[in-house]
Amino acid sequence: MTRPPKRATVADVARAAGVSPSTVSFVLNDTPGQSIPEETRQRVLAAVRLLDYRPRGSARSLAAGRSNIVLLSIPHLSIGPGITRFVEQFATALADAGLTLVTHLAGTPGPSLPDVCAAIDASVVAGLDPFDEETSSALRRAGADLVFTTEVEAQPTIRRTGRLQAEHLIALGHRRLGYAMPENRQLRKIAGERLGGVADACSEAGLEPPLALDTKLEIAAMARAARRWRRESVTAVCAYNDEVAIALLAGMRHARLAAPADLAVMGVDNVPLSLFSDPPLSTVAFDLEKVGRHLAEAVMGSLSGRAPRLSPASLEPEIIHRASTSLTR
Amino acid sequence: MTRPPKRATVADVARAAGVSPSTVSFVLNDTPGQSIPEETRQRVLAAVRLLDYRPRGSARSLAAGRSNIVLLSIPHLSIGPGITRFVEQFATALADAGLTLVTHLAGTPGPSLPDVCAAIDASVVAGLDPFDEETSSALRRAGADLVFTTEVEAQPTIRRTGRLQAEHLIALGHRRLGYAMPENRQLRKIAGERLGGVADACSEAGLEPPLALDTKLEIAAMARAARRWRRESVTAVCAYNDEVAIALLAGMRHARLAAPADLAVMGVDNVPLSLFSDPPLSTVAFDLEKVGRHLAEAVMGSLSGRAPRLSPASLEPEIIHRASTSLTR
DNA sequence: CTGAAAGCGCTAACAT
DNA sequence: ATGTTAGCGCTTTCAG
Repeated sequence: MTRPPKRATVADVARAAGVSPSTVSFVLNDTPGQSIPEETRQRVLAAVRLLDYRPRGSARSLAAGRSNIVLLSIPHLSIGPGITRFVEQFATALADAGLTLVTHLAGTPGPSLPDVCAAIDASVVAGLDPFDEETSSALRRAGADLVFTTEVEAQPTIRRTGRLQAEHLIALGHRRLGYAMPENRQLRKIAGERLGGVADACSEAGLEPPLALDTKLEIAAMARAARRWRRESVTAVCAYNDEVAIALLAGMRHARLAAPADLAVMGVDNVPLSLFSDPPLSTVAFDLEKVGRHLAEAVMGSLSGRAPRLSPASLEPEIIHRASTSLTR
Repeated sequence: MTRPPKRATVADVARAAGVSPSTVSFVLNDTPGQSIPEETRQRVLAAVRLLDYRPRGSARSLAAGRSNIVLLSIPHLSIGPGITRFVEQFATALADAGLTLVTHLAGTPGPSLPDVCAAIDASVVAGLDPFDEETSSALRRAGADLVFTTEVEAQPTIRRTGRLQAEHLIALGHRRLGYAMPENRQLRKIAGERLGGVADACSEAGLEPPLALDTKLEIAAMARAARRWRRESVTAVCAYNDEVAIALLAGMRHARLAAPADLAVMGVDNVPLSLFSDPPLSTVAFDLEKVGRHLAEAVMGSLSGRAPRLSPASLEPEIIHRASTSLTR
């Protein structure tokens, strides 16, 4: 008894508009190579509005062979304020092309990405970084195109982030760097990659490799790490992200160490609060909105068979220089 | 030439297992009232694994009449670290019941929620707070069940949050409260509701209504607001959320005001960084994981026709008392 | 216990 | 320019 008002179908619309189902389909998809007189068109659209008709996705995909649904896989760790704007841009750009975006939090216990993909019958699955080979092939077997913000065989953006942090610090005159690793198990992989970037920059500048320390998100632990770095004559540290950086700054305050005089600190992400840390945090961040738009283009390209190439230039992270690293030494 | 390896279908599996398509369907859905001999069962499952077969969602939904897809609508403003754990729990609990979760960022320009719902043919659409009437009915017309963390006609949880902030402060002895409104246009509605809760608590305690001030996320603006509250003999302020609260704390530092001695501050959300503000922030927050699990139960209830009642008790936010409000006056 | 057959709502040839 | 028809891949009566 809950929902006997059966949902409207093409047939209903066709009847209401006095045309055949196929005509309805033609106007709704403005199928190329069909010239529908404006008058008929309007009649159909009126009927659609009247009945508040919405094509049933499953039927449409089944018949058409593709769903026009884009599934975005977000690593459950990198959800922050930034990702929101990214998704917004992405969704909007896709919508303009008639594509519907839904997202899936990866890495959770539930159904695997390929399962979700099959369940909603996604036409393309997008992600920030490439999936592992097994997932990728399962996805492809499930009939989806794959698109990423970072090209599969190309530059590791994650690593690049660390490199930029280090380069900024080195340019400021620092000769011995530290790296603040997050405690979280799941973050280690990304963190390791970023640390690698820092190490690259150090070695290129002829410096010792960075001194990486595990840092729990606790004030005492942060203070301890800060003292340790000082003892080892580290003068600047790259933090895994802004959260770690801000926590470190708090730990330093606790240990009566000043930034950047005693230790310069640099974050990643440019979260709103990085402006309010004491001192304001220097950080490196992507223009996520731009990335979102470009990813959408890549999706459209992949759907139309064009090579899904992103211009790497647009994906360059940007350095935001603030007080936590201001001092030149 | 991109994807001629046509996707496996039930027919393929049936052939490989030497049974009929319907039998395959029976074992895959362990259809009630069908007794399949274990031997056949295994043969089918083996074929499934061999072909890496995944039922095509669209075909399945079309035939079965329901998709078993749950669409979660997240307001694009309230994406934070907390929501992640919430979604994780929600997705996991749903998965146990054979339901697939995908999420949609609401409030963005793209396709409307009902459109997305129709596109993926969701069986149920879930949200934190109830949708407006128009959206709700469109959704229902599209054949979806609706489920929220907060019951439609029941207690406004958002308001409750503000009330709890205020009650904590009042219990600490504060007699004149301030409220820090976020500048963001889109946040105003929620903020207004939370402010309402603060006002409720004040009036019940026989106090003047709270002094609400707009607060831009800028150090100078925050400092100005803090001074203004002092001038008006406000001794404690409820912030819209932790971000605003931490920013305010920074503004106070800038204005050489101490918390909680000069002004006590209370946030909402319990973000990780609230532990690292100076002083550590008191805050009120939900146990989002619990909320996620309960929402999943509600979904399952709604799908099985049971009344989708949540026990409101489980949805009570919790006060986290830290140094920013510690002083009793 | 298993198979045959109908049909879910829509699109896309193919007719007209 | 519009209507007719045949499926898309799956579930689900209904027979055997």
